Amino acid sequence: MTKRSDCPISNVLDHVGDKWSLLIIRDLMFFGKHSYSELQNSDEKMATNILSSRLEKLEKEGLIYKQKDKQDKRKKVYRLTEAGIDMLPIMLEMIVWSAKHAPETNIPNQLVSRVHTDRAGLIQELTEQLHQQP
Amino acid sequence: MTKRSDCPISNVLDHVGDKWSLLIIRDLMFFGKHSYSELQNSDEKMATNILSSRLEKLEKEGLIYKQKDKQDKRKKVYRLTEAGIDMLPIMLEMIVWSAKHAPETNIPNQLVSRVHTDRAGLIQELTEQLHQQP
DNA sequence: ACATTTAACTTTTAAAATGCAAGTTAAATT
DNA sequence: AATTTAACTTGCATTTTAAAAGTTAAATGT
Repeated sequence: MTKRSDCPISNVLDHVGDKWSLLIIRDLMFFGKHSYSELQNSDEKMATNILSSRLEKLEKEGLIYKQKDKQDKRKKVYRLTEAGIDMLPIMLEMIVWSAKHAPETNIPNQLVSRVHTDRAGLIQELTEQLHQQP
Repeated sequence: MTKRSDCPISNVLDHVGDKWSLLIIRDLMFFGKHSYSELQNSDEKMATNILSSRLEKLEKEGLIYKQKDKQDKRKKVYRLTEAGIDMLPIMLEMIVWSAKHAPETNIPNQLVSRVHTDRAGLIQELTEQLHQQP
């Protein structure tokens, strides 16, 4: 997506304003997925060509990076960059929104409680974890 | 967009996971826009048929509602519902993300500072303002 | 060693969404 | 009465998405 304006919100949407990009980030962020096939097996079942093009775009934009797997040379390992990790607060607020307005979804209630009682601590903790995933 | 899974993040994207919906919410939320023609005149210049279909979708999903303007009977007034207003924290975190990772965008620096120093107060204040817009 | 499976894609083609320009209708203004 | 404004709708070309099948290299099983 090419830059549409100088608005900071529009800018975020230029990176992840589609139906799939944030689901990739979600899987890297919360579900410990790191390979193409793991990413493809989400509940939402994204088509492989879309996954491929989104990974390429997210990498080009600096939200994720990939490396070769040392053990299995067929595999590639996808991880969040710092810019990708910094999407965490946005993701948390989306979960909070759904906890209130779509409670029939699978809300991680402990996480939501902790967002309310110890937001800064939670974000720091999760951010550190994500940085440490080698 | 039809429901793709029971994931709370996927759920939010089913509502606003496209390039335009959150820009409409932004304009209603931060820029005091309330009419079709005002919404059409954003920097991003969305096509009128897209604006029309997004307004319809957002209304059907309960994020906005419309009423007739009392003074000018040609006009319709669009406003955020509570569910729409509750997107505020997501929007703020997007601005915070761009403040860090896309500082060349038009960052509202006072707002960003206040997010860091008095997040709860800021959200409460802005939320009240949005509720009061009659 | 050979056959099968797995991982990460690419290609093809049909369907759907988007973008642009022009047109419509009712109400307000000149 | 004529023009302008607001809120759309329509038609059509272009782009994007989705579904299915195919490709290549590396690993695994026999």
